[in-house]
Amino acid sequence: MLDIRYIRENLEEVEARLKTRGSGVDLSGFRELDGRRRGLLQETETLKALRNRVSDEISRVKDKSQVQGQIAEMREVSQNIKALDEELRLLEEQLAAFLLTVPNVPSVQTPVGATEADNREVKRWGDIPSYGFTPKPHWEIGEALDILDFERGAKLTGARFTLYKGAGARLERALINFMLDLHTGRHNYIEMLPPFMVNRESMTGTGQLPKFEDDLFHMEGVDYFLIPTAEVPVTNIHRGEILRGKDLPLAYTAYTPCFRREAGSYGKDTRGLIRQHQFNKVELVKFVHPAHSDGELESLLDNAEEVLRLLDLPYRVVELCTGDIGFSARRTFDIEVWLPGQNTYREISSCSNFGDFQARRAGIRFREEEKSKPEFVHTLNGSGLAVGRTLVAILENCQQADGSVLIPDVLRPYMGDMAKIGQAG
RNA sequence: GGAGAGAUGGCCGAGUAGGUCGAAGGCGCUCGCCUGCUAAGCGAGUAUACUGGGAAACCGGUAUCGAGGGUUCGAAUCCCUCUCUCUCCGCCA
Repeated sequence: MLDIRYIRENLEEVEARLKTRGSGVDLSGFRELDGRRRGLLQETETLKALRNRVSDEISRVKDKSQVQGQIAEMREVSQNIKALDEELRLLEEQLAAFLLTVPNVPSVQTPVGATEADNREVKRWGDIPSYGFTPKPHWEIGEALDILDFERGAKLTGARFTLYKGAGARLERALINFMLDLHTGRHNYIEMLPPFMVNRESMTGTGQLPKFEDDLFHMEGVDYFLIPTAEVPVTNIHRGEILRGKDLPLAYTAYTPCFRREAGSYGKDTRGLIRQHQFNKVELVKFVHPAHSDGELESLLDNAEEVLRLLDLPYRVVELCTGDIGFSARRTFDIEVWLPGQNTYREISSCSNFGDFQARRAGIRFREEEKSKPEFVHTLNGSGLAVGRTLVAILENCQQADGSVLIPDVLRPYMGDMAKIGQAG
């Protein structure tokens, strides 16, 4: 959510910068709504001040028969207040509902562009391997090795669900542990294991609601949602809190499954593990001092990249343009891993700086000093990494001519020293 | 799922025949004093949001005692609904 006063004072600029997102946000109604709200507020508060004063006078008179006039008068004032308050409540509801649908203002550093074609590649790492054979896509590898069972996944649940089996299941678990150990042990994140369902407030705090309810799985009987990313529960850990400046930055990592409806992606990535309704992810989340959020984004990005470097998987980093960044983000870098089976780079992590956008929605503040007044923190998060897609990258990059898959060195301790996944016997 | 108890400021904890309660007291914290050091002691201060004025320091108004609604001139205190926590029973990994 944007600062209402900031919008009020910089209406043209805000509108112009939001326009670079490509989504038509119309702020024309804002000024009028905001003006009416403040006028009404003045009016009702003046009446309340009067009522408070007179009620106080009434309380000091023992013989109430002497103040029947005032009491009658105040009865009328109270009725007016009630009517004005109701009007005000409706206005504020409208204003809040509107503000919750306005996306974040992109950073001035975010490249301006309309689509992902305008994203800016900022680096490449690793050599793209060449093979003496035609590299297969992971779904073929996984089925041939009998470690991924797409048909039974579909039988158990439906499309976009997969059953992992044997070494496949173990590899997924190994990746989760490897990533968590790396981020907690070397990068100093604190591990969290949050609920996988959250309430409406949490979803609103990080920006999934109210606009993107169609992307979420909702429970029947209770107003809870399956989390689409650990960003939601982990960022909301400090919702409504005032943190101490000296505790910042706070860095958390969490493994969770993620659940997404993938509405509107029919026919996209229908084969394999790339786009699932349920997938595993290790997430990185930071709460930082506003002055440091750009630098913290760089280090968070580097922490995520480190996973791929240790696994020796080639990747590139892309900075998303204004037309491609998410609703809540002001700046985003995607990490894309090379997939030889599909001869392309695919997103495996998305690292964003949200500025104070989520902090304002979720009420996450800090005090610089014990006595200074609370300010909103900046929140950041990024995948570190998407586990299923990392498994995909390993299958495709580490495949051998004989159909087996070599396990990256760093994962072997997590795999009972297994060096490769071979043909099922 | 059944029965009961509770939710007050950073924390603990008063306050229930409605007004003098934004809220006693204690702890913590900040600043100052005192003290050979430490501890103790003394004094002052110590919520947030919105809003009006002001260049600012700051001053004024309103709201907030789990959330929402009601009664009343006036609600932390009375009534209703909801949420959460705790205890006991049942069920259960």
